[in-house]
Amino acid sequence: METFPYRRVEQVKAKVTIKDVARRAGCGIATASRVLNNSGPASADVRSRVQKAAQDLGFSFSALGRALQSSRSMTVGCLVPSLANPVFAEAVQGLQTVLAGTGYQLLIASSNYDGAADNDAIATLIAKEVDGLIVTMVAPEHSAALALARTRGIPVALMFHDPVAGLPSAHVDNGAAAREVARRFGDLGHRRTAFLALRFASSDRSRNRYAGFLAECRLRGLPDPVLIELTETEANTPERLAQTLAALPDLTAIFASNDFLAIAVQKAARLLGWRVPRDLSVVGFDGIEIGRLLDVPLATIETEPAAMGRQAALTLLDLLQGGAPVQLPPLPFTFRAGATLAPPRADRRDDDRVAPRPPSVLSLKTDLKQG
Amino acid sequence: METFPYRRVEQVKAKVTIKDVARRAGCGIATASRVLNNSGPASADVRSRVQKAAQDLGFSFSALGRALQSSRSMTVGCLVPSLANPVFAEAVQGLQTVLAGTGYQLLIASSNYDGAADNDAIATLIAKEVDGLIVTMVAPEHSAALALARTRGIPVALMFHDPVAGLPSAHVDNGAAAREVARRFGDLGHRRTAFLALRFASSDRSRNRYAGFLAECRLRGLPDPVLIELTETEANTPERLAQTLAALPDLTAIFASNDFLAIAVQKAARLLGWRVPRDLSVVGFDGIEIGRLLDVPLATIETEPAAMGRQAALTLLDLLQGGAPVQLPPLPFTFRAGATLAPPRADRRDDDRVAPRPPSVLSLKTDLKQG
DNA sequence: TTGTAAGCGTTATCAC
DNA sequence: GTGATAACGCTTACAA
Repeated sequence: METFPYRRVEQVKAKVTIKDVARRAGCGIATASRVLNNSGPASADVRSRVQKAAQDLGFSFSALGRALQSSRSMTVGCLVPSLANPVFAEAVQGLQTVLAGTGYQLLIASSNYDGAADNDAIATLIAKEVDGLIVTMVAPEHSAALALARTRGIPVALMFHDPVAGLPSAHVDNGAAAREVARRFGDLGHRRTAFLALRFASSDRSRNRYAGFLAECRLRGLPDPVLIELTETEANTPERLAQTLAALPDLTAIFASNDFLAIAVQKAARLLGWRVPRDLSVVGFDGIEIGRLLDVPLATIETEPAAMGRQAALTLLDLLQGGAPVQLPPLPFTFRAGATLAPPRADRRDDDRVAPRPPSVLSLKTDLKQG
Repeated sequence: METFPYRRVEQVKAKVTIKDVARRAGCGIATASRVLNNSGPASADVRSRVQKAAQDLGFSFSALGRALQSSRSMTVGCLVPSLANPVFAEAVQGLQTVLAGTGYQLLIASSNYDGAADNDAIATLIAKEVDGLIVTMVAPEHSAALALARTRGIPVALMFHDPVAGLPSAHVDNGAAAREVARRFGDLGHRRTAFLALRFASSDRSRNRYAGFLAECRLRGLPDPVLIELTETEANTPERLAQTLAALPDLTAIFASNDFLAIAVQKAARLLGWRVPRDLSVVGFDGIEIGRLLDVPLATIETEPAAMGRQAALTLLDLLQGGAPVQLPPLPFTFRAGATLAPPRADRRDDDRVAPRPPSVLSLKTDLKQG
């Protein structure tokens, strides 16, 4: 534990304001402002004196002073559930790429998927006087803070959500994507399927995916998919996940609400001695890059989170310039074929008499949660 | 492209300031401030009137006004190369978890690994009057903007960098970790090794890893590892990467500067018909979670980016409270054993007479870049 | 062409 | 207990 020698870096001057520049240039504050902003007349003489003074003093404007006077903070608030989820992180990076160069800075908050922290965070962002808000939260349609934002006239764009409450959203059509998966399953002859989600209660995305999946299954006269809602620990512990799967031996295909879950399912299946896709087909959601590189490339719905971010930023920018709220069409998704999806084994096609399954390699506990 | 019906949300009042509260409560501004902040005396009577007025008006403080007057913005600036890299994203999430509840907000910028954008971003953050800075950049020791921050007395903490220029940094000992990998390789009998990096020029982390790796190889009398610096496209195109690998057929082990590269290497090896680890051992860096779940779990140096973020935040918080800069010991890393590391094939142990390799399944172009 | 002054929303000082 | 008022750094009438 090393302590640095205390050395006071030569404090040129903690704060150098436009007043200092004016004084040094021997002119009024207004003149200095005009010169530095190129916002008004100034004699060549004073102009150069001001420039020099600013240079010498190492002056730079305080965005704070400016913001206060213009009541534009040139700051955009952004709330996402967590940056530890690469989908959101990439979206935020997408925001950055658009916002960079516009002069807007990103003030970031994350809620950790908590529907209360959620609201507080937005309130804080509003207090920071952000000019606009880009939001992914638990329940945008019920957020008091979001309502406050609208009251205050602060433009809001959503990300990932299907549009709600008249708020434009950069999103993919989760329901349509999920129906696509159901169709693929159905076409291959799968009947017993499941939908695997992590935070069903706090993610409308997950719910919309399930809804679409369910709807398409019903449309095709297939049995309702089993809804498996995992806890955090289940998702992170392949052994626990294996137990959960083992309790559902008649499944032939699983639709996971994101790619990480899909990969975890494969690990769990491996533990059970099941082979993917022979014994179990798996399809993910999101289309993370790594899925392609796997030994058994993951079948998944491919989306582009960065594009989501970019679209959200553009939407907000337009709002910020006084544009009327416009809902762009959902961003495209594509079904990425992979090696984790195949027809069910012949002996399992016939759904109602389920063939006995070979005993698993794991000796499983019996206190299994029924999915 | 749907346009929402134009409906002006009932603007209660775009801005309600403490002045409004005071007026409504029939008292002076100072009194209102004292009540709302609990920062001074006030009769029970006026106290309740103010509370009520604030309530009715939906008042909340403007952080801007406060910041201006107190010259503390309660904002921390953060610069990372890119949030699309989950390592940085997780670190930022780590910052958040610590900062949340302290009242500080995160102002985020990313440089896209650009050593100029880098500097501008920091300058912008300084202009925004951040109270402190948490930074991962190309060359902290040469950053003019970072020097400016010190001049201005703005506390700075680094992340990921080995400490430089007297700036405390939350980091792992990259050199030591790399030496550990060299040791593992050496102990297993590998002689011909390579180090694979993506942005060598702009990442001191990569350079430090290579330096450690090289040093330990020399210490053991092993040949210098080949330094392979990939372009972005090479890294993202398994076929291109395969070409690069094919040009180095006598390698038995590769140390990749991050786990994504390590996984990409495996994909490329597969394309060449090489088997991992039989024909080629691979070790990664970072320890991303997914590495565990792979069919062939990845051997890697496991680090905890979130912990890095947390430590950086704590360090900065201490600085913000007037503490002297303290360099904490580097965060721990562990070598995660995986199935991608094994001894070289017997026929390749003897280094100097390289056994001919079976022809690759790819017909490779010959314009290969020599690593 | 230039400078003075008001005002943006706060808080702190200081009389009352 | 209370309320003017100055100050924070800036821009912009407005007056000179």
